[in-house]
Amino acid sequence: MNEYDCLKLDRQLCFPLYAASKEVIKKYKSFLNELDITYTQYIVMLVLWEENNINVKALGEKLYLDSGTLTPLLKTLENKGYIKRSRLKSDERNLIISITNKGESLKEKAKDIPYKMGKCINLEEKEVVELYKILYKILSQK
Amino acid sequence: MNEYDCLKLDRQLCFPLYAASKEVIKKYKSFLNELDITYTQYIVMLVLWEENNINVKALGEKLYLDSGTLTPLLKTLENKGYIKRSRLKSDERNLIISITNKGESLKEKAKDIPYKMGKCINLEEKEVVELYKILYKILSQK
DNA sequence: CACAATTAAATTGTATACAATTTAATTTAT
DNA sequence: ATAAATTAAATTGTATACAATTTAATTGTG
Repeated sequence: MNEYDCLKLDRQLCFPLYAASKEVIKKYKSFLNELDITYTQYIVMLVLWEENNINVKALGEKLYLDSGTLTPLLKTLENKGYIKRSRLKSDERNLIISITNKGESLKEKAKDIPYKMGKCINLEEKEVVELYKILYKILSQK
Repeated sequence: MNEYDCLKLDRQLCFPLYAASKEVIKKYKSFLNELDITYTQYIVMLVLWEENNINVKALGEKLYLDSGTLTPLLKTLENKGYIKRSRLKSDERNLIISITNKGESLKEKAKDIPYKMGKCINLEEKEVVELYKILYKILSQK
């Protein structure tokens, strides 16, 4: 035991959080490849399926992403035909993101993904609940 | 309740995992700025402080990173003077990473970071233990 | 009204991530 | 012994992330 033991990798909480997040996202890839979208594009679509016609700022707040990430990503999703980007008439600073028919129909293809992913991550129901609770506790401390 | 409810953002486990990981890393930034390293460079140094003279493959296995990420990052750390990159004489395919004196002395500056970070993330001791356990359970399912 | 302050996106620059491929060194199998 | 297979890094190409700055639109204030 010395004063540097706290620097051991397996003593850090940040590291398994970082690594597990990446590993879980990697597992999504095989399912998302079929929809021709990336993980970040997928979570953008998750928001839009729930709340259409949202501006970039609100989207970024929900997803913890800024315009530097979202601007190019939303252009990509528009090029793929899943969304439409248009300025809000009453305040042109706002870019409004809306789903196209193609984007709406993607929902049908996506709806099995959560179930498939659930089978990939082998956790007890109790662990899922606990993990969820702790992660949102961290997120609430912004 | 409909068949698409499973696609709601707040029903996903992946999302808080992804978001919390990024938020935690963001909190590290203020501490790591003082050492002039990024989060990924920091976890590389964590490994090297524990195990000097490690090759890129072993480093990547510990950190869940591949050579595509590590190669440029290790060049950066070498340019900063914290590590040295050299080929293993007995098998030149291996690039061996070793710490310089400057890299070793960085450990002194880093040793308070885990404590400082702990104060940033407000979790009960029980929650920390539980989170840690669940995350490593996910990681063990590679 | 006019101009400063604010706001929302976009842009710029730097640093990951990772799949897929390539290169170079070493090992295996014939 | 030598060609084929394997292995470790490096490279290439694409896609995030995010801090910091810029641009353009709108709002607040004297």
